[in-house]
Amino acid sequence: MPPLFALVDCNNFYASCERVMNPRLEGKPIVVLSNNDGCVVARSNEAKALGIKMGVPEFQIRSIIHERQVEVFSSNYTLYGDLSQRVMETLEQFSLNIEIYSIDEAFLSLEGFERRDLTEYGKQMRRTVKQWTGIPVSIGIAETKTLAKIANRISKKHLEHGGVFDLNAYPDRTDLLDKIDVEDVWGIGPNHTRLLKQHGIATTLQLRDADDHWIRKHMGITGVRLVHELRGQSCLELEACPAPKQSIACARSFGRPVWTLAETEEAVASYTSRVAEKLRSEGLAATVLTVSVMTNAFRDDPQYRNSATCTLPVGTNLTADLIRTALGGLRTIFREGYHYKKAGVMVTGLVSAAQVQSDLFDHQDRARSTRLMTALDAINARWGAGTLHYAAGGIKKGWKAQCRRRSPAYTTRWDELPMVFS
DNA sequence: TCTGGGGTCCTAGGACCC
DNA sequence: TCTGGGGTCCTAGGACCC
Repeated sequence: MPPLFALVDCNNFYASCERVMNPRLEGKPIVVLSNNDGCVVARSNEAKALGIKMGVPEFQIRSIIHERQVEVFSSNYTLYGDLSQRVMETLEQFSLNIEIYSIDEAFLSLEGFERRDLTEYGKQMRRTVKQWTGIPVSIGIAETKTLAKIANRISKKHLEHGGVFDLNAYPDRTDLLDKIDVEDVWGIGPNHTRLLKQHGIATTLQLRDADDHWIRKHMGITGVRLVHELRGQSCLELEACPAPKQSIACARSFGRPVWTLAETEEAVASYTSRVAEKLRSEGLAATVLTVSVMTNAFRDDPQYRNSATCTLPVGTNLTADLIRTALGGLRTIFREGYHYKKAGVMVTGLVSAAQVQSDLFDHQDRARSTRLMTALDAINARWGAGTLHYAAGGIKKGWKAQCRRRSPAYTTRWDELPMVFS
């Protein structure tokens, strides 16, 4: 049986999450900001209508925010993650084969459902998700993932379809694809858009009918797959079980410029702790660690960026091991005299924590250290992230990003539960 | 003054080996 | 002037996604 996909995408996800928890926001323009309250990462329809673009820095739209009384939020990933999980669990009612593609999107296999009225089935999904979670979603249905993305886009753009668009109902898509700009295709970014337009390929229809050899030469194997998908030939399978992670990272901008080694060390130690926590929660250990620092590219100051990659003698997820390694790496790249804006820590060469090879020269009592980490993680899970942390991460944390407009962790912390007064 | 973060996959080119 | 060839592995960087 040929494949059949539904792409379910939450509308303006972060903005919708804020609204679910705070109905006063119904009908109002909402924007959600990135870390450090830097850029716009989500907008309600009302905010889009005011011309606020995705990714713009907050300081550039301050006057609109003020004049149009836009509701502004720092991002609250604890809340979004929790609501995302509820949406995904709801979708699992509708297909046994589901790929959670991102925090706000999932592909469902509809193979075996061909004889149903798929549009009606989609509408039922939408109603259920809305009723159980409060989150509005849009659904696109087609025989390849790339076409399902396009169908989803149509469902969002043309409200008369009621939030569900089934491309199967249109065996001849010529007119539909002709109206979609090539840059709106999944997998076509700014660089390929420029390249394609230079060669007279401006619409999705033109891309679909482009020459395979030319595509192979200029866009690689990924480009060929993409074009075949547009033709209705499925090349990207549903990936129901997520592949094991290959890297884990934590990189943050500072709340203000940092120029001392001591403060940079605090930040790096703190980011490393976060990476170590993620490693443990995934049951992984790392064999390679990369630490990086950079200055602010938007400023006229002298620029510097560098990174150091360190190999760990034994795969580890112990915070102390990783901090020691990261700080060692940092000292080899840190240069005095620059205003640093950002630092990052990434681990790769990930192995299962259960089968870490022990080193002949490794005299640490790993079992004991692992028990310490388990206790630390449990305390932080119970009392909130950061309750217990390594002194290397610093106490004052003057470099830390500011998130002044964070909404409460309504659904994951008892002390931040929403209150209802009657 | 203020400009995000966390990932994946692919490719080209160098190192190395026989 | 001419200076092997083919394979593998690794890494850095590009492009893209949400």
